[in-house]
Amino acid sequence: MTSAAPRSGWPEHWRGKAKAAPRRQPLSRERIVEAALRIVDAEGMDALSMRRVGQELGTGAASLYAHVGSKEELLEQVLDLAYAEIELEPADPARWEEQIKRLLRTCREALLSHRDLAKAAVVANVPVTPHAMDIAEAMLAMLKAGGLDEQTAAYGVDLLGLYTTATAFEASTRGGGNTEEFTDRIRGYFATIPAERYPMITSMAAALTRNVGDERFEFGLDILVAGLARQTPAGA
Amino acid sequence: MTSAAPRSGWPEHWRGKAKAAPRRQPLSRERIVEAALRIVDAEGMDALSMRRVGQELGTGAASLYAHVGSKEELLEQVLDLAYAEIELEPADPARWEEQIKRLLRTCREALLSHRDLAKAAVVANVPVTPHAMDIAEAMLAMLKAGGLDEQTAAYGVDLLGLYTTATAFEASTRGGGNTEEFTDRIRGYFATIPAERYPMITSMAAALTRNVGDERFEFGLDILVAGLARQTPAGA
DNA sequence: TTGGTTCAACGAACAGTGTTCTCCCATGGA
DNA sequence: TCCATGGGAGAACACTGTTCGTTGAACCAA
Repeated sequence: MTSAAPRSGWPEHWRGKAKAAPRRQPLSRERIVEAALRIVDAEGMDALSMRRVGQELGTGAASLYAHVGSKEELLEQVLDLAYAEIELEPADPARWEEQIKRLLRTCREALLSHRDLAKAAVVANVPVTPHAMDIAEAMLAMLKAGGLDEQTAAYGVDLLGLYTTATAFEASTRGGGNTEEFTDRIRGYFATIPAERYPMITSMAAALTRNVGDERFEFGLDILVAGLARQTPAGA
Repeated sequence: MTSAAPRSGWPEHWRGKAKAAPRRQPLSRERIVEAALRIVDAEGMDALSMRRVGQELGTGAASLYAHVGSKEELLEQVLDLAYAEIELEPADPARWEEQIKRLLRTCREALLSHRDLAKAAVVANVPVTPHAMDIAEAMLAMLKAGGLDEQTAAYGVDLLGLYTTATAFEASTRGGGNTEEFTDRIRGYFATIPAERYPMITSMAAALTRNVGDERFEFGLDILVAGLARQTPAGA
């Protein structure tokens, strides 16, 4: 503990109380959120504890509570920081379907690029942070540009967001280690279960465990967007 | 602590070591899983700790590990016990769409009838327990009865299961307290955000927060099942 | 230059968590 | 009757999020 980076408390006593090294930086809410995201990137969500964040900033866990309120709130902010990377484009009625697909792919990639950050997204409440709402706003604009009525657009943005975060979470937990190894383990398990009780599962083991790129994600995305598009009178 | 139900250790000393009260029952894996589900029903998932389960059975947490392996495995078993309530019917090609919708509604209700048990379902791995696989087997049979090809059926069962558990989880966390109160709080928040940055959200606040029965769930269910049905040549 | 006020920072502690170690002892087989 | 097997269970370990009380430094009025 004492072998770590010099803490405040004794060095300024030698250095003559100079403000040359004022504990590096004054510990703001922004710095805490950035440090948390850094930890998620490097070690994953399971390693993200308040003590670990404190350690990353050269302090303890208690010091964080002057800026963040709770761990849940911190996770919300970390998620919002990840969402901030996503660049949004204005809705174009001519190509709204491909546009919203592109947006959701970007959201998925933003989540997956931060290890298993999607875990925070599934457990999070209704998104109320600025950038999360920017995304929802953009999605609503695209859906309305597609001619969907208000209620369909409202349900649709919920549905699409749910799908994206849930599948990203699934992909991040599966792909945590080697994906091949995980798939092989499931396939091996399917080979041991009784075929007379599970004829479908055993015979379709290959299709069930198929895992090539984002094909699975694209499959659901196509169904959802096409289904929403069909809700409009023009698309029927 | 000592005011709770009498523990083993002192009563048999008075009762003369008779095997009349051999600690009530010999603590099996089944009894542990049942006790855990009882706790979830009464107090919710957050209250479900290994110590709490031990207490429910008049013992400690350590004693459970001779039967269950880990908490994760226990949750898997609890989930499977809830799934066991679901009764399955053989696939009927004539009405497979309504049949699979019925099944998914039943799954949703089974989860929601046990407080926020759906939390265990979202975080759980690919279902490998007997009753969960029975359901997957039944769904696969229905999808194939609908004429879907293998890969579409395989992706479909995954997609439908994901949707059902994710929405059940959402509903259980939202409806944990008073649903009206939650909706009003969100609506109140939407009234405070800047309308110039979020014109869609603010203008569509009513549609976004609409929450009448299972309308939201049915909306997504319709889109998904119809979308899967359209993947077949016959439905196009 | 004082004196006082304010508040972030922080160590310690609290009440938990899942899990493991290590005994104890009742039971079943020899 | 004796012993070995193995489940039951207390204590402990290494954590977790959060709160409490104190400290110390910066600021502002006199």
